[in-house]
Amino acid sequence: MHTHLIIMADNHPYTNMPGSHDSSMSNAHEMNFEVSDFLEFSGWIEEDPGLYSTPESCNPSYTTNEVVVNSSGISSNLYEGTIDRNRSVSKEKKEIKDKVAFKTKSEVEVLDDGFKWRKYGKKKVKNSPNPRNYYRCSVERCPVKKRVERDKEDPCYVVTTYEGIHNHQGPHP
DNA sequence: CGCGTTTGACCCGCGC
DNA sequence: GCGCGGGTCAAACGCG
Repeated sequence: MHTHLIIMADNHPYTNMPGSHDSSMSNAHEMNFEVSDFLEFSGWIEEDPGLYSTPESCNPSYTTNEVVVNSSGISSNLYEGTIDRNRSVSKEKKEIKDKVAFKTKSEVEVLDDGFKWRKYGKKKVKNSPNPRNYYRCSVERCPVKKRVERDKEDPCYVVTTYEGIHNHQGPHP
């Protein structure tokens, strides 16, 4: 079960975006993705949240009608380091990238996005009554993580944030 | 038994 | 240094 999404994310400055000019921008604005499609999507488009309230009725269990990702909510750099046995993180961090969040109107928090996830943590978020859940892709050595939390001031929305790129296709090794 | 979840402890960075 | 917030670990537990 998938739902259509209109995804806009920024993480890279405008200048780095694929086709940072009007034509491709507007095209991008009209693109629809399946969740799993998006996970493989490597381009980034700056967005104006106001533009994407596109009620899109999908299957009854959930519908996605808005995507919210912006520079204020998400930091633009993601780093990965190696962790040794003592839990200390090596100094040489290298930049990976791809971090995207989107908001989904949904009763269920974990949408089936085509990958298998294993939960590894849960935290209370300050100023929010709702906890945040942390998931990792089940595939061995796949670095992808996601976190899911219910929107603090609109509990019918769920905010999902993905980070990293799958080093494999689909849920199976 | 194998794999996923739960949950408190732990780590780390940051601001004071 | 200390406390806080966010992120992760891992032992215990649950379930097919």
